[in-house]
Amino acid sequence: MKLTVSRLYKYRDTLIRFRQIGMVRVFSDDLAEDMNTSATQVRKDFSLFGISGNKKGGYQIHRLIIQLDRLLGKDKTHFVIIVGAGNLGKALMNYGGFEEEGFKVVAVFDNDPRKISRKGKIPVLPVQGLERFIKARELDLGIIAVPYFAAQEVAGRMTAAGIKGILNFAPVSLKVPGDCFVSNINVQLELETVSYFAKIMKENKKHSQQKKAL
Amino acid sequence: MKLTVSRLYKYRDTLIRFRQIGMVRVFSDDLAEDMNTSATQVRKDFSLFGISGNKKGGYQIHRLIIQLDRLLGKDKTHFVIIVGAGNLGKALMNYGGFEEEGFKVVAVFDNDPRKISRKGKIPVLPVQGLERFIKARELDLGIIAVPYFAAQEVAGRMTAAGIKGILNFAPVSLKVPGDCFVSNINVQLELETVSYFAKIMKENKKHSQQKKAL
DNA sequence: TAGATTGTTAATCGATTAACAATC
DNA sequence: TAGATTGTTAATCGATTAACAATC
Repeated sequence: MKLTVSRLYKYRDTLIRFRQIGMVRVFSDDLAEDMNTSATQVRKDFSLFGISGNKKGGYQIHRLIIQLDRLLGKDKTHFVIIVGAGNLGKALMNYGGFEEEGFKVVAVFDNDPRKISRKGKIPVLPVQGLERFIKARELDLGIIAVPYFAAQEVAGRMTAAGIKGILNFAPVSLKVPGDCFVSNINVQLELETVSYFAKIMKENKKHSQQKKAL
Repeated sequence: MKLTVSRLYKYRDTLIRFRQIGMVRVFSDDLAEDMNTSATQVRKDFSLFGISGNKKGGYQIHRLIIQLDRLLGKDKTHFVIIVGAGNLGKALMNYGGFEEEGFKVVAVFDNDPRKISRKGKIPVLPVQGLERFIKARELDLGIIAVPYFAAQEVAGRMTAAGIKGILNFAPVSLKVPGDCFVSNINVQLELETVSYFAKIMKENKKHSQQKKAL
């Protein structure tokens, strides 16, 4: 399910690019090609979410985007808080891409008094007020950008206050209640994984060269 | 396979934390609990990579770390280049975590002459010299931190010059030869996915409350 | 020894892919 | 109409989990 949903967001992305260059309709095959997947996968994903096209004429891009927008909640603004105003937290706070895509960072929290500031476009507040803030605004989404040893505590406080979705940048596996969804981004780990498979690729090459030499 | 490998890196992480607090041996169960997985999964992963413990006494942490280090290439320094010196590229360049974990960013490339600088600890070079640099140093690993419309071109040049593993931050699906491994990080997409499931979580709650009310 | 733990084989689960009927 | 494309059902694949024999 998670994979299907994230593909739906990607289809939407692709469709918006297609629309920008003047396209009006697409076939499942066009989407598949752009996204390195199969036409069957595309149709399967759509069918799972009740999206249908025309037996011959494919899908109307504009209409499809509207359907996906509603399905994926892209027709609303989503409010987010970030906990942690270190390098990463600040980078995320200043990243313009969120706003463009319908996310509004309403506040950042930190436990370092020197980082607190109510002046900027996005306030940086003391983490003590976290729960109160979340409850008062009925927020659902939180981003964790604190060191690994603080992440579980932050997650616990977030969920206790009603957060239902967490994007976690700390390299630990968070324990959260069943009514909260967590997604992890671990840059370090991704780079490690890439380096592992890069090594494999090199070794394979060597082997096939050895084979050739025989 | 990818999933297993990335779990191995996580086991290593956990083991290092365990060792720091003075632990000497672990059972598959301890690792599983810390990582939110099952003991069977842990043993299966190990067995897949020929790692074995003691029928009764579990695994020796120190020895296990050494084995994982060799298996995962953590016993060597890996050299990396970054293409794109925008916000993200700069953040990655200044991120200390890589060096700690055995990755050394040897250069950053950009096509904006104003960003070029050979003075800093890590030089920022004109992207024209990319292929030459990769070939001269026989580099395997590249990070793509350029806008989406430039990513495919960069990937093509990287792979043509011999790069075997790419960590891609651009929100597009890269087409690369079969002897190059790509891993994608798409912060925007992850946040979208989280927001989708957060909504589901809220709706489920509403439903169960409705049920209760009956 | 009895109990606990590993390592592996078999079963299950979920996701992707193949096949194909429906139809524009 | 014939050919192309969708939507769905069945088959396959890969990963996780359950079961359990081996053994410390």
